[in-house]
Amino acid sequence: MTSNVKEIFAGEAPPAPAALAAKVRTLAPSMTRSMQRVAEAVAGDPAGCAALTVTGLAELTGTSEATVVRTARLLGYPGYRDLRLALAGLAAQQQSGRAPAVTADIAVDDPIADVVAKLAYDEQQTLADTAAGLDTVQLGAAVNALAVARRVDVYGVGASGLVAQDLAQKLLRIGHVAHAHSDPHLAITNAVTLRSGDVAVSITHSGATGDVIEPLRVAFEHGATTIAITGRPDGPVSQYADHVLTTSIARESELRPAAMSSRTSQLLVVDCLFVGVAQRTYETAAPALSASYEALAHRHKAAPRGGRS
Amino acid sequence: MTSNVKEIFAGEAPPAPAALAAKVRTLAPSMTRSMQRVAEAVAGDPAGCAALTVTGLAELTGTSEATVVRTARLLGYPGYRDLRLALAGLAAQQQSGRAPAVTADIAVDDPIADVVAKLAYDEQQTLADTAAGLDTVQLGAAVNALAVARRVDVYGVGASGLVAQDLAQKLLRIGHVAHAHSDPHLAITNAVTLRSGDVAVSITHSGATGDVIEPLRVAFEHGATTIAITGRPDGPVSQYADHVLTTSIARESELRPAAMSSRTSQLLVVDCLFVGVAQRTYETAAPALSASYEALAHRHKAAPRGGRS
DNA sequence: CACCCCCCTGAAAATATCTTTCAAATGTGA
DNA sequence: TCACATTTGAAAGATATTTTCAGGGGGGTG
Repeated sequence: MTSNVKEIFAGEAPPAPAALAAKVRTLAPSMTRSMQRVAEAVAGDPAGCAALTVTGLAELTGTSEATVVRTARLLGYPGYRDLRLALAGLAAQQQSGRAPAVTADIAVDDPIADVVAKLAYDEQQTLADTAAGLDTVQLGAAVNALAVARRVDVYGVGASGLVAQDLAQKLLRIGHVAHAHSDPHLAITNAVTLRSGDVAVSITHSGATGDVIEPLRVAFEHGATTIAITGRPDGPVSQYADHVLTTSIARESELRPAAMSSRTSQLLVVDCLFVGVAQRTYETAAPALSASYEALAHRHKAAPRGGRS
Repeated sequence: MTSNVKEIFAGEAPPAPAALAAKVRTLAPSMTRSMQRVAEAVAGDPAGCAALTVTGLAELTGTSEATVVRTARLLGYPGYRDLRLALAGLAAQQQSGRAPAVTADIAVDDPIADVVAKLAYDEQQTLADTAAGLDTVQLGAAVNALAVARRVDVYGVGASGLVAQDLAQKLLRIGHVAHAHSDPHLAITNAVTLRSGDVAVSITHSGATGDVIEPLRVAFEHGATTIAITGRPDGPVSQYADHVLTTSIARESELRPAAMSSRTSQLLVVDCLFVGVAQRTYETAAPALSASYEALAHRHKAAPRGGRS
């Protein structure tokens, strides 16, 4: 079969409820130009588009009916009709629900208070989008694999490297054997020793970071269960992933690089994995959690005497 | 022309938004038997009916397509298509109306979907709290110090260590000299060489982590500007901090250690610092940002739209 | 630089869905 | 029981949606 994006997503995504804007951003990079135009129109004015027929939307975006239908499919709906229904629902929610939210970009001359507000808002949005777009089936499968893993390797470079460390740290804390690698060579060297029953996790925003794909491929080929945490589920990294967890892609700007929002999203996924694993291994995890807490307590000195110079 | 119900209402009612059930009750008496059946079905299960085609709904109610269309008209819509859209909107509203009630603690037997919702909600809450509680004056002062710093040292251990690395990474990226230390001894060794014009940042949730207080004290005593990012502004760490940035303290539980929410909070503060500094040093930061972006681009292989094995 | 291949794209055919028409069925009052 | 009005659904007609298919670029290769 000629594998293109369509097949990858076929059947896996249930119709998105309110996370449509997020889905558009996630999938936009893998869309063709004209499909992007359609997706943009849909995300920009759900209510308006819900009032249009296929032909109307095609004309509005300067494309054809076929393209509109293709876009609807890509977004996870069986056809345009269903996308339209979802759009109507979204519009109704926006109408009655919260304010549309002022999401201006951060400007160079924004006062510091605005920066705080905008960043906080954006990160909240990112969290909501991620939660909405996360495939709980994949997540559950990933948790199951991690819970029984003999050993876990986590790969991530750059900003994702910190997230990788975070995951490894958390798993270690509940008594699992986990290690984060940011050196690609060492990562591959280690991956070679993985086998069935082990788990490898790659974290990459772009889904195309060779440095974390290679180790995952090696792990995959050696029979380990592989997990990808990526913003581009259609990226190369998914080829070697048994389970793909999708992070949301926030609109980025010069003062807000992609690394910043992707990190928020990735961390939420990592937290979910951690809690899931902790639940499934509660018998051993609970004591381990308290034990590490106790051990650290003595490093926090008692409150000392007063003031500054 | 034979006057029947259709003409009476034609054009007078704008498409009902959410008052559909009411409209059904109002109009029911003037409906014929089969139309009542349709109206009943529609009012009883908007979501379910929205998923049906005219034919489907006709079969469900044991009537014909014509009757369904007539009912839609009576309710004030131009046709069944539009009734269906309104139904979808109504369903979505009802759906979102139900508060997910995610305020509860995470339990051991929570299904994975609940875990995702609760974690996302908690982190959003943490962000809101942090943004609300952040002292913008202190933040501004900290930003000013960082922006002109000759050199920046960041201290953090454990979970806060990752946040420290994140800050250092970001500052490096816009051309500042920054380094994160998680080894207390090396941190102190380095702190000794700091002087006026340099900045030291300590990150600690408890505000009482000796390992990061000591280096900060040394930096403080050597004349460097010191910043503390802590959840306990009254803790020992503040003694040696010129500027104290307060992170929020979320309710913690066994399955959700403090490290998890404090991290979210700390990262928001770090992001604010970063954006603030980037704003103030835009002339040099902007090129540096694009430069590091360009340099990384070639490490991302060309987008492959290929499928899985 | 020319070539080729692959994939995007929209026109038009095919299908599904919705709307209208119309005649049979049903009920109603004399 | 009959005449009449009303309701109802089958099927024809009109739209809307989906699929098919062939022409047109863009990018890589020799």
